[in-house]
Amino acid sequence: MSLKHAILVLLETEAGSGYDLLKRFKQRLGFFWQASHQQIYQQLKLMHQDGLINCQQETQQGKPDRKIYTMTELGHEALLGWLNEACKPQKVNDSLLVKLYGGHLLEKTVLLEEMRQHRSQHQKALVMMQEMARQYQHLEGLERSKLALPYLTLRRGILGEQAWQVWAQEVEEFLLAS
Amino acid sequence: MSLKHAILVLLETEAGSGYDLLKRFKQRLGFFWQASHQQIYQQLKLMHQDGLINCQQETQQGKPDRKIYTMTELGHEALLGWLNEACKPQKVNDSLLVKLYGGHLLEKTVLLEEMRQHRSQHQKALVMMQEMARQYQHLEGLERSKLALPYLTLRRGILGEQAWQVWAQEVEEFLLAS
DNA sequence: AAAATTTATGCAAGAAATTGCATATTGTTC
DNA sequence: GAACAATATGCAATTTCTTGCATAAATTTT
Repeated sequence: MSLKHAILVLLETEAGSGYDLLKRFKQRLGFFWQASHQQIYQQLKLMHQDGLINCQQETQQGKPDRKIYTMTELGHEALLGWLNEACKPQKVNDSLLVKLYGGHLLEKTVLLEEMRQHRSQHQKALVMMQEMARQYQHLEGLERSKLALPYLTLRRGILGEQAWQVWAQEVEEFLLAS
Repeated sequence: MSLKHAILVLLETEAGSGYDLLKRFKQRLGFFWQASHQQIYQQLKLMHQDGLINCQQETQQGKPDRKIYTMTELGHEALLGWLNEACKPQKVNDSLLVKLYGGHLLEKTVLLEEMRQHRSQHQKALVMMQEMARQYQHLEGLERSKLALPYLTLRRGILGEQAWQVWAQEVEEFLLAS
């Protein structure tokens, strides 16, 4: 699995607690990798057991303890190993399309309503990514070149979501016409 | 979960064995829903236990037995229930993007090679879907209108894969330039 | 005729993800 | 001042999925 490797990628640039990682997932990988807090905490525990990461417990006054995780040499090697392996084609399981496939059992208006809801979610994601891309465009020099690869992942999101919108338009037109 | 519901969608139009369903997944839902044979056989067993489907064992001469599953009234209701619920936004976990995000740890040539491999896979899928779409275009009347919704799912695949190709082009250009 | 592939099914162990619960503090809003 | 959201963790049970193994006949290819 590669929740493990996604965590290693995030820790590689900067150490952090489970909660930090959760936030970084949302901010940086959120458009193409989603992980819940339970998943992350569990995985961190396992990875610590396996020696892929170190854990320093930070006692804070009042607040609950924070566990700060850092990469170990072993973790770094595991990450490099994974990066050098070919990754499997992405597994897709999109229930909206299953629903549409079996949509003759539903009234068109129900489908249309569902499409519209999804569309507004996708639109929101698109706008966010476009905003992030705009911020990247303003960068220069080292800052910019450091973020070149993350920016390309953002491009994937933008192009993907634009295609989604074009498709949704087609679907909605069909549903309205028939 | 909705492997269950995907199976119900497929059984709703036509009864079949586990193996039949496996093939239908590949042919009809394969671009947006992937399921292994173990998953399907297990799920069918559970659904039979829950009364969502009937099972008639067909003894065949020589060949091993075939279990033909059909919908029950309960299964039909479960399907309608699911169709009427809003479905959650699709969960995406794309490890290629995680790899690209952390790609500064790799040589550009390794990334490029991986991109090319994925690209040819995606290209293959695109061509297949375009071929299927062409076949739909030749249909007329009832046949065509029956397949209108499945065709729209195909459109999703085509538009999505075209966007993927555009993106891959961008990424490869970047990797070659730097 | 032998080898490989396709048809056809399944078990069992383990890994991973989801759901539901639980705690406790800080800061913000009504 | 009370209620709510955000910060910050985690356990336990269940559900789902993956991996590896196993069988066995029919058909197609070499």
